[in-house]
Amino acid sequence: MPDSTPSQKTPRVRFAPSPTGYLHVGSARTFIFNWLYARRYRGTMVLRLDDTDVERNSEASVQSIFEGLRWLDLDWDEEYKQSERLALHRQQAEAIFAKGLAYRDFTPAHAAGEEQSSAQGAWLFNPGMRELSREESDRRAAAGEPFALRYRVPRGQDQSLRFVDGVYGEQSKLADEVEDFALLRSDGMPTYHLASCVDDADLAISHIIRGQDHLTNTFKHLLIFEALGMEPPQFAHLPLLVAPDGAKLSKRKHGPVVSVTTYRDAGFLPQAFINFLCLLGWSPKNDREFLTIDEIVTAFTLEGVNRANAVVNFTEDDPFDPKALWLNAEHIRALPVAELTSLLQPFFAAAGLEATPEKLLAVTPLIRERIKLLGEAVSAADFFFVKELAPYDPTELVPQKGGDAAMARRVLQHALEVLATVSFDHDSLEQALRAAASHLGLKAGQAFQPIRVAVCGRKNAPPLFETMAVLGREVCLTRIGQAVQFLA
RNA sequence: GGCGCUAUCGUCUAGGGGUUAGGACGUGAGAUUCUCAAUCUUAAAACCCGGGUUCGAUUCCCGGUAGCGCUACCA
Repeated sequence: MPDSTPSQKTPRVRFAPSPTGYLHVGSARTFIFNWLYARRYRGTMVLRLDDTDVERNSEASVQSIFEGLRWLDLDWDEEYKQSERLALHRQQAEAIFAKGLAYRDFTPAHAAGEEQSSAQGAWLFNPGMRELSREESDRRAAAGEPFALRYRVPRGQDQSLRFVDGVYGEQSKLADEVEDFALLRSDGMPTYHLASCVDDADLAISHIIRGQDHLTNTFKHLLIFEALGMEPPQFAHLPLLVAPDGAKLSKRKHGPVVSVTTYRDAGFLPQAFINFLCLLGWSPKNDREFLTIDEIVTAFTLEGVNRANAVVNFTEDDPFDPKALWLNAEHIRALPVAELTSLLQPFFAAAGLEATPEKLLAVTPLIRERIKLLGEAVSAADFFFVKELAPYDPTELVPQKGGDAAMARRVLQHALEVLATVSFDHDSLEQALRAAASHLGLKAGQAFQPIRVAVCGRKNAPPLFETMAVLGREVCLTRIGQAVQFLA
């Protein structure tokens, strides 16, 4: 049984990104699943920066990871930096070596494994190094010859390594199929495998929830925990997020669509983004898709995690999965108007539009059902905030069915008269404009289009009366007057 | 190449020895409406292939195929 009953003790999980770029959607999802597990079972969430790769790590990357996590608005309880724990890693490597479970490999880096190939099993270790006597090994080390420290994986004993994965179930592999992997590089730095396991052991991590790309690495990790004399934690691997072509999502191949900041900047709500990511590879199994964070926390279990990779369905034209968009629209509609308004504010500011909070508060209800992304609010509502309407095609003032320019002009001129005196609230406007339409012998749809285009500068817009009420008499009269000119 | 993992509509998924194989997104049609959106109705759309086990397999087993992962002194 995969661990449905996560032990009596409170779980400790960790998210351990290596800071080599911006926060990737796949990493974000891994963080989220760990966080959900921790919150669901009232455990501890540990954030550990796995920054042992000095070459590729950067402080900028650390910052952008924090930035992404902050946006997601998910917290963690403890924080560590792997690079500050170097001494422990080396000390443990030394201990493993002292136990005879590892050996020094003096083969120069890169010299080995040049040709992939060949003789079965040859790849398992660099010939000669495993059998080096302790004396010769010590002598060469003392002489300053650089070496990597490799795990001495048991050979020819038919030993089978096994564990029960929280998602994938029973897993096993022959030790003979595992290569003598490195623990320490020739520069003395720990490898990922070593540092990660030593830290997981030292930080008492109880559940390692990570991407499926580590499933096979787990056998090595089992060996390391054993060498450390520690009970291994529970493992649970998550199916990977892949591109429509099936390839693992990568920054290099797929560009900004894999960065969480892309979602943020386009106007995703963090709760919608999390909702979407959760549904990729996990299901509450009750046909519900729109979920709040709290609902996800209560519904979350490892049993609900699927085993097949999930496609993020983006295209060249649209970087966002249609389902992500739909969920975002749903979450936008679920937001209280005041809250949505303040989230919208920065998008208008960025577009250089002067949207006062009061006015935006009035506009928000008119567009909230019409946008899938916060960023779309600007193009949906810009005409509320500009002094001069952007130029539009005057023929749009003429209703497509059964209308001509003369008729449109008649409508607008009559509207001008009516609007001069009517009170500018929804009900009065509706009453007056409907009366105007029938006065001219027109159907509402025909009569309203010229007015809508005149006032909004486009055919598709929020409902007319509400819109005009927000715009106010002065602006409406001016714009309708201009439209009459256009038709002249 | 070796080893490991996976395989249900276009996509995300539910299900599971006997079902009309369910839901959602997207798509088509229609309804409603002052346009758009929203909403409602409706349609098309799937169990990778081959063997076995079985009265009966999409479901269990084996093989194949395909995809993905690991196979670094990257993480």
